[in-house]
Amino acid sequence: MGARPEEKSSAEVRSQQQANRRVTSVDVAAESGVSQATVARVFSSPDKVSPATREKVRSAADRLGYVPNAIARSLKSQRTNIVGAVVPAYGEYWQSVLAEFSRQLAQRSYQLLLFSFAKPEDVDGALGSVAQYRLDGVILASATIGQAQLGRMQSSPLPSVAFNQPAAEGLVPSVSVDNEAGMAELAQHLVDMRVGTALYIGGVSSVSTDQVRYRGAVQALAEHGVACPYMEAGAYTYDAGYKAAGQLAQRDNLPEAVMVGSDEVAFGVLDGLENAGISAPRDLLLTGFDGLPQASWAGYDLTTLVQATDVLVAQAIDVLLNSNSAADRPASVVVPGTIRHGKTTRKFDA
Amino acid sequence: MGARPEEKSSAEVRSQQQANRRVTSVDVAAESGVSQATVARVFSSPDKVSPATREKVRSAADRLGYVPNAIARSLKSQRTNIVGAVVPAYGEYWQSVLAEFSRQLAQRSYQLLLFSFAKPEDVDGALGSVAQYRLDGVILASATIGQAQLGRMQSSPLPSVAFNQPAAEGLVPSVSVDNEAGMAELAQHLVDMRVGTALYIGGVSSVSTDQVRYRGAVQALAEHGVACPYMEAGAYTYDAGYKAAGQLAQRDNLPEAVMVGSDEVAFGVLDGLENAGISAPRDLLLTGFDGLPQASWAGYDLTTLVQATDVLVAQAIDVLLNSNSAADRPASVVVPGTIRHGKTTRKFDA
DNA sequence: TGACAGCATGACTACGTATTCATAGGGTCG
DNA sequence: CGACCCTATGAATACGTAGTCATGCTGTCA
Repeated sequence: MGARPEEKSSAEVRSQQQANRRVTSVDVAAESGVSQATVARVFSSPDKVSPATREKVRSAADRLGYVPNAIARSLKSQRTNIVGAVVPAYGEYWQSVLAEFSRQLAQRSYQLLLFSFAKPEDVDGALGSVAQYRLDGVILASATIGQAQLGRMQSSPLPSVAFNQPAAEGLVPSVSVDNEAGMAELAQHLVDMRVGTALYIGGVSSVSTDQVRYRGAVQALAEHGVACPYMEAGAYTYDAGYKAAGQLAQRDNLPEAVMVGSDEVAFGVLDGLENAGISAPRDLLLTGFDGLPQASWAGYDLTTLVQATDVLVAQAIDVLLNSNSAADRPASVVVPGTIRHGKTTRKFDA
Repeated sequence: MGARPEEKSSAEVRSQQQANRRVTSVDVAAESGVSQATVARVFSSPDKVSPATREKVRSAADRLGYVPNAIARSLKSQRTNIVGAVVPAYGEYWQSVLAEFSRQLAQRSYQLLLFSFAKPEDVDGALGSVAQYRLDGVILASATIGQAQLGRMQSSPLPSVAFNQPAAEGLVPSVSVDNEAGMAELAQHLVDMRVGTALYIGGVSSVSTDQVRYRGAVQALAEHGVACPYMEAGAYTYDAGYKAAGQLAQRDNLPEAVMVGSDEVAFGVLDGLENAGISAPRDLLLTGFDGLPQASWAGYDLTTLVQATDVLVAQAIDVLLNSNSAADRPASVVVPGTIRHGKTTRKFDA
C-alpha cells in the first residue's frame, strides 16, 4: 500500500536527498572495487581481510552510509543475537526483572525482544509469536504460564529458561529464588519475635510461586505450633492488598503477624491496615517477599526477603546461552534470598 | 560448528523425535502436494486460497509442526513488525512507560525490541544496533539522547519518534506531556495555598525536561512575586532526593514549598525530610511530577502532575506507524497533564 | 629454482519467504 | 456457443548476507 508507481520517477528524484533504496554490501563492493564476499568479511570477520582492503572497504561504506542488514545476516547465519522474554504486562516485580535482563543482555551485546501479555489467555498468542522469530533463546518469566505450554516449549528447538517458576521443574530448565526456604526464614524470624498467631496473604492461590511460598511459611510455623491460615488477595497488586487489609481489619481478632506473598501486595496491606488504624509493628508484625526497591524506602521500610535479581538473571542468561548441548542444561538452579530487616517487624516498645 | 557430517544419518534418525532441521514452507508444500507459493499464501493472505487447499495445507503444516520464519518474511517483505525502543536502563518512570508501550504495541500485534543503556555514552552504541535491524520504527525515550544523535536519526530512513524530549523539537517528531504548563499549574496551586517562598529540586540540570519544567515553575511563581531557586539532586533516583533533603534540612530557613522535578526524586525528598523531622504538609508543601503509581499509594499520597501515559504512548505509536509519508508527520504532539491533589499540599491545621 | 604452504580474494550458492507473471479452468453474458 | 473475465495455482525470482570452494599470489625451504 502507498506505493504509487505512476510517480515513481519523481519519487526517485526526491529521495536522492534521503535514502532511496537502502545501500547493500553489493553497492559497497562496487564502490570499493572488491567483491561482495570481501565486504561481508570486513564486517563479520575483519581479521580475514588484509588491512589495506579493510580500510578501503570501510571508507567506501562510510561514504555510502552502509549499515549491515541484521535480518539478512540472521537468515543466513541462523543466529539472531536476540533473546525473547515472555512477561506479564503489569507488576512492579516483573518490570524490575525485565530491566535487569535488558541491562545484562545489552552487556553481552544481545537484544531483548519483548512479548508481554495482559491476561493469561494471551500467553498462547505470545508463545506463538515467539516461535516465528528464530530467537537464540527465550525467557519464560511468569508463573501464569501453564504446564501444557511449558511442555510445548520443551519439545521446541528454541532454548528456553523458566524464571521464578517452580512449576517448570522437569519440563524446562529453570532459575528461581528459593521461595520455600526464603519464606521459612521469614517465618522463623517471626517465631523468634515470639509470634503466636499468623496469617498468610497470597496473590492468586493457583499460581505455583504462591503455593510454594505458602508451604514454606506454614511448615516453618507449624514446627513451633503456630497455625497460619491462607487469605487470597486476588491479584498481585497494591490495590488488592489494600482491600484485603480492609477485610482483615473488620475481623474480631487480629493475628500477631501477617506474612504477605509479595512486596507489592504488602505495601497495599500496610497502607490498608494503617487506614483502619492498625499499624505495624505496633499492632502486628508484617513481612513481604521479593525485595523491591520500594521496600527500602523509608516510607515503608518493609521486612522482606530480598531476591538477588542480578544473580538470578545472570544465571538465567547463562543457562540460556551457554548450554551448548541440550544435555548439559541443568534441570534447575535455585538461588537463596536474603532477609531484609525493616521496621515492620521491629520490636515495638509501647 | 557441531555439524559432523560423518554421523549425519544417525543424527537424522535421532532427531526424528525432536526437530532436526526446521521445517519450511517447501516441506509443507511437498507434504500437501501444492507449490511453495500456495503455502506462503495460506499463511500471509489466506483469502487468496480456496478453502479446500487452505485446509489441506493447514493440516499438513500442523502435522509437520511448521512455523513460518519471521526472519525470512521480514527480509522479503521489508517489514519486521517490530518497533525498537531506546530507553535508559534505570528509573521507575521509564519502566512504566516501557510497560505501556509493550502493552499497546502487543495489541496492534507489533513486538518491542529493547535497546537499553546504562550510561549516556552507551546511546551511540544502541543507536548503531538499532539501525542494523530494519525496524518499522523506533522510539527514542530518553532526555539524555543528544541533539547530534537526534539529527542523525532525522536523516535516517527509519521512522522515529521522540518521547518526552523537549530538545527533539524540529529534529524528530516528538510526543510529550506539557511539561511547562504542568509545572506552572502545580505552581499556581501552591500560590493558591498562599505560599510565599519556594525551592525547586531537579534531577540533572543539563537535561532538557528538567530545564523546561523548572522554567514553568519559575515563571508561574514569578507572576506572583515568589522566587524559586534551583537545587540539583544529581540523579533521578530516590536516593538522590533523600540526600538533597538532608542538605536542605540543614539550612537556616526552610522554603514554604518544595517543587520536585520528578516523583521518584520526590519520594526520596519526602522521606529524607521526614528523617530530619520535617514533615509535609505540616512544615512545608511538596509537589512531584510524572504521576507514578506510587504517588497514589496511601503511604506517600503525593501531589503531582499525572502524565496520561496511555494517551502519550498511543500518540507516539500513532505518529510512528501511521505517518505514511515523511511529510505529514506532525512536528510535535503535546498532551496536557492533570494535577493529582495529595496530602503533601493539603491545608494543615496545627 | 621448484615445490609447497598459507593467505587474500572472488565466484557462487543457500538461508526461507513473498510476490510477480503466466496459465488453466470455470463461470457469465451476449 | 464463443468471447471474455475472474479465481486458483505454479514457476520463477529477489530480498541481503555468510560461508564454501576454488584460485592466484607471495614467501619459504630444500
